[in-house]
Amino acid sequence: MRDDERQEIRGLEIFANMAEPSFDAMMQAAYAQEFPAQLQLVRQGGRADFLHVLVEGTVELFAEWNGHDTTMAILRPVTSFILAACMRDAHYLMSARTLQPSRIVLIPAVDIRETFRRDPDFAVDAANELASAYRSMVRHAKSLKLRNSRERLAAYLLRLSAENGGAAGFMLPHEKRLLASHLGMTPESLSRAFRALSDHGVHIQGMRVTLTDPDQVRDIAVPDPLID
Amino acid sequence: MRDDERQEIRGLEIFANMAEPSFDAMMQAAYAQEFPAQLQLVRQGGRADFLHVLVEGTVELFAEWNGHDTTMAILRPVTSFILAACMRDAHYLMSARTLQPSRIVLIPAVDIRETFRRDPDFAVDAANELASAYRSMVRHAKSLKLRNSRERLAAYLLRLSAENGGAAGFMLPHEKRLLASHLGMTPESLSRAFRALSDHGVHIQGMRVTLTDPDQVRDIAVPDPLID
DNA sequence: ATGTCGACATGACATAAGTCAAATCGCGGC
DNA sequence: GCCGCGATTTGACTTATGTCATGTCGACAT
Repeated sequence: MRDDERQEIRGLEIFANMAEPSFDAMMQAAYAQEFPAQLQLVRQGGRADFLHVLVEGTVELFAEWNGHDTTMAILRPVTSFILAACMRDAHYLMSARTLQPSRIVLIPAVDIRETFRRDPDFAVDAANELASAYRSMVRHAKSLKLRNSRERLAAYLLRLSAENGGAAGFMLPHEKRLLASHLGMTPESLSRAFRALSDHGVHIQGMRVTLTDPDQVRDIAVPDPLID
Repeated sequence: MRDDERQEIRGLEIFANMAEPSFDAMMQAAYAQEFPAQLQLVRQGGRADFLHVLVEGTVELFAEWNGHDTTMAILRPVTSFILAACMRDAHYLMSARTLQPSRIVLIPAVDIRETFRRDPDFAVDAANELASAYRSMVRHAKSLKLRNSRERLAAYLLRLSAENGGAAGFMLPHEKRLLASHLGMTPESLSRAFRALSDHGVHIQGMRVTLTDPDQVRDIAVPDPLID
């Protein structure tokens, strides 16, 4: 594994506080790999043999049932994923695929569990990571159950704006059909939701979004720190 | 705290493997309390000062936004709840209220975090609990995004049947409007979903359900171990 | 410049689900 | 047994969202 990569991973919240020897031992059998776009990394139902750490690129977590699928999360570097299945040594509940060419570090699940027992600092950070993943899934579920599709889109746009330092104009980071799936609607509904928002402070042209009247968007989204 | 209660809590998966001194220390400042039905225990947005352990009764986790609310989970003894917020020392994302008169043990969050650092066996079990909570929220979200309301109801009935040892006849464990909210629909829609299923192997009379043709119900629910 | 392809938008329509109001049911208290 | 109230069901209707077909746009290769 490249050294800059090692450093990057070391900087991840989940690995930042552990003792150096623990980190070394854990990374012993780890290895990095390059994957092309649109490659399935993990199939739901499979066994969790490796903790994945996304170092470069983009990964989608999605779920399949009865012939169709839905996007559960979109991950950007640097993030670990499928920690829960590794900790429980269980079957994956979600599948994962690359959206862009990606570089991913694979750490054997047994080493994760071993290190968890040995290094309390790592245990604390890993638990925080799990708690954090849990909380983001709670937010996702709350958004789905409490808001309609126009409200979800409006809230999403405000989040994007905030991530861009509060800028009124920004680019959508993903194709719209992916966004639609993430927000729990069809591409057609997303398109109509955008049009519905065009009377309420949102201008969209291709991937470029401008919040012409953020207050109006806020009135629709009713943003809430406990969801967004 | 009563001794039988102490034993019951000790038997919880999350506390079963820890060393006796750790358990004693952790329970030092813990106390049990009785609550009447329909009492709000936790308000979303509040600070997580205590891990809650439900010893007797029923508790609902729900989320509120913009004047309405939705049921996120229904808990039966013996279960801990709001562990994630305690671990992260964060604000609650969900509210909690009793559905029946309940007995709940409260353990200071600081003691949970302290014990987590000191006792690796507890750390492992707590992480497993967090992972488990995460996974059940993933299942909840998957169900909402992938199935329609009739399918969700059918899957729920099959789960209930399985919990009753596979019996074809059983009672609904909660009022229907609560069930409706949990399944992500209105009470009226639930009522209609039941009626829709009456042509497909489900008989319902009040709270009593009979699966007259479980195979037909399965055809609708398409049960999946990765959701149900 | 032109053609091609995939993503996106739109229109027409079907279906699912929510809303509101009015019965009806069913249980606990008298 | 009867009453009263909340829970549930039902009907009529609206609205949200999905589906399918078709049209348009824009990036890119030729």
